[in-house]
Amino acid sequence: MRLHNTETGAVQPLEGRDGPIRIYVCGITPYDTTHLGHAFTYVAFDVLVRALRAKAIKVRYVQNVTDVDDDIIRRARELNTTWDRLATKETALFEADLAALNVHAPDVFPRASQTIPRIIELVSKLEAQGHAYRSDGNVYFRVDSVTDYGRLSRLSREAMVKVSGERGADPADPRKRDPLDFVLWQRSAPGEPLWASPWGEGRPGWHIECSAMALQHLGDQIDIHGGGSDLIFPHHESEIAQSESATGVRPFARIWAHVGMLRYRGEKMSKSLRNLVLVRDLLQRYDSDSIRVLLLRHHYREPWAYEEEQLQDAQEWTRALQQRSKPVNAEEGAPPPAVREALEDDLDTPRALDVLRQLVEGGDARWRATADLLGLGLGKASSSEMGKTLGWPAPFHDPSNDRRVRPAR
RNA sequence: GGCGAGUUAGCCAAGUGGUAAGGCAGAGGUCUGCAAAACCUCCACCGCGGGUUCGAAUCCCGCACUCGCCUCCA
Repeated sequence: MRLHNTETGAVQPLEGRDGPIRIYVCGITPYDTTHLGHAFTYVAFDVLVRALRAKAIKVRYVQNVTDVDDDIIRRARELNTTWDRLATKETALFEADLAALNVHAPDVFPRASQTIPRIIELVSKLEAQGHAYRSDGNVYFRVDSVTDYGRLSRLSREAMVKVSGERGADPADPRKRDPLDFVLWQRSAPGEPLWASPWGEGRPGWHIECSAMALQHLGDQIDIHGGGSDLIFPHHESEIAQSESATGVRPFARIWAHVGMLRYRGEKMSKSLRNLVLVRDLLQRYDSDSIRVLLLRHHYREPWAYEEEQLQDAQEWTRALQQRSKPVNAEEGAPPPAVREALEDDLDTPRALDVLRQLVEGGDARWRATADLLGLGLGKASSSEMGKTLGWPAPFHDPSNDRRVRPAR
């Protein structure tokens, strides 16, 4: 398997070390899910994992939920509910949507609110190492304590400051020593969730939760770190700084895999812009195969603009394939080399779809194994394959985690 | 400022060195009392300029233009 690595700009081989492939994909902030852009990202990594497992490569796939976050708190207030209720509900919807799209569950599906002890441990370590400092009840990461902050996004310090300014951030926050320093732990405002910590009652900042969960579940180095390309800066840049500072192991991720952004009506599809095409709504009118085909027709790194015509087109294509596909008795045969080569070439799903079409049209029984590799049912009755998707683990009932949230109102 | 994707017919789009898939739209035809549907046929100087090669949409160099992302965000 060869994948494009954002950090080096090159397509690199994934294999070359022992043990399971460790994959961490940045998950959702559960307050307004699941739009087609989310689906694009998680379907892409679903196919990646399927392709690796089809080669008998062991994979450990972790996908997190960032459920402690400014937006969730704000939205919960708007909806007159609590942040954790909202997060639990939206996460369940997300799981149901992905299961409907035949996306296999990750092996571990942790959420930030249940990783607080780990987060505190990590922040303490960074503070002890001199990578972090306290200021007015908050703890900040000291960006100039690392030499190469900006190496993932390839931005100079000047550029990062400039971009931040243009984006309306406050580089002049007097509590920060450097405009680029970012919050690791913050004092909770009244009504916000809070946990006891060495710095007083507070909550984690954005970025640190992902480092904590990745290190906890995958160790000091991971093989593939994925997510939307909008996360490159500052989120993943900051994860690198935190993780490598804490562990001394670099690179934190051997390959950074970023998925292109989906646009709709001239703008990036985004919760804040409210220009969402929800998977839930599409599933009312289209079958999941058609939606998957639409997504797989686009290479994961390609930014593209959604139009409903494309989905209609994908549906016609999918129906034609379903009609022409001859039933296959068992799960016979492995996918042909052409499919595996396409997927191993930086996950070229458009090419793999074309091979699938040729197999079906040629009456080649290997079409079934190929469709499975791409997560397409193609008329298969609700059988074992579809049953596998029901395995999304409920992430929120682990009593071993010491959650010390106080009634927040 | 950086990074990324892209530029192929009216539109979408495949193509990974051997004289351009497919879909939509359009034109003509078969069929039909008429129409629809279905089926058949037709419709491309591959952004520009160099280079490599027997041969380039495809490889190399340069240029132009479009779009996207960059401390809410998959």
